[in-house]
Amino acid sequence: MTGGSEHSTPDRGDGEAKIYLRGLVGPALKRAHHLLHSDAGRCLEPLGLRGATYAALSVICDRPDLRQGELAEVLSAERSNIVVTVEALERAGLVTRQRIEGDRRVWTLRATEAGWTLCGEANALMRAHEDRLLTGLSGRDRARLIALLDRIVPPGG
Amino acid sequence: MTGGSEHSTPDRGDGEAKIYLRGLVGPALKRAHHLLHSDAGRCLEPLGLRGATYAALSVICDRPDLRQGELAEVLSAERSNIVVTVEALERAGLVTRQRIEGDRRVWTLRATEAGWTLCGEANALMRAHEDRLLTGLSGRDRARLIALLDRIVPPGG
DNA sequence: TATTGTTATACTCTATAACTATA
DNA sequence: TATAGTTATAGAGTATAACAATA
Repeated sequence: MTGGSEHSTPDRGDGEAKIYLRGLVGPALKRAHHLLHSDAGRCLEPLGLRGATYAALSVICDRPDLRQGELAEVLSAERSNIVVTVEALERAGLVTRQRIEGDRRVWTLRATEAGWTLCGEANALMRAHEDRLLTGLSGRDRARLIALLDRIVPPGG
Repeated sequence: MTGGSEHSTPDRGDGEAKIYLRGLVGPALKRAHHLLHSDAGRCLEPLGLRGATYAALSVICDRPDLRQGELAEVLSAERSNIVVTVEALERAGLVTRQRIEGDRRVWTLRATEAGWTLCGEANALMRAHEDRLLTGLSGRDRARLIALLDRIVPPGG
């Protein structure tokens, strides 16, 4: 329990920051995402990657021969935005695109050896990055956090 | 539970989505934030508010007479970006700015009656919005989630 | 007619630097 | 010189619509 006291009326003049939009998940989520995202970008920069390219490369390594459309769906991104991400990865020699038989509209994606290698380095960097920012959270805490986040579903789902 | 098995080597060809960047908090955070943020924006639109203006208005209602710089700090935003947010709120007649005695550089912020009213409506909309998206999470789950998120601290802190 | 990928574009959010007016 | 606020601008990230090739 320890529960409720679900006041709707704000108690003015609290003075303490941090509890600015109490009860709402959104602001806490925004703040945490902002912290992790900006730092992740700085960490990936030396590898020539950004958040979007790293995420895409990681998915492509995990699921060889997936289509661009599938990649967009997994990343919750628009197909049109995936195009430029994949192009960047291809230009860097990290992934290749293949035609498949039976449907000449689709491209499938596969990581190159260089792609696998760089993805491994990036994974290590990302783990170190999160270890640094998430010192307050144990491994179990992080697993709980991810589990809670993954239970958030789209409006029409 | 369903616990650990903290493999570092990816098991290829899993086929299931959702588990794309395993173990990392960042991607789960980004996905959740993206879901909530975009929907929150749509919800606030009818009130003429956006995420940034709503957050600022809410803080100003909570802490009357705070300075713009303090507002920026609470919102983890740049002072330069706070300016346009406050201007929008002022133009809409939701907040006013006052000089203080002793330091003519600073402005303090206060919500108008209209500001208080609109903030109340926005709070209700935001609660409904989160109730809709967070059906998978009980009140205790949300409190746990917020507590976990708030334990994430900046790199140099 | 619907779908995959593509192009171009616009909009939001955030970051940076230079400026003013006060202190 | 330092600080509070301001201006202008650039850069990400994301969204939308129109299009070509194929189904």
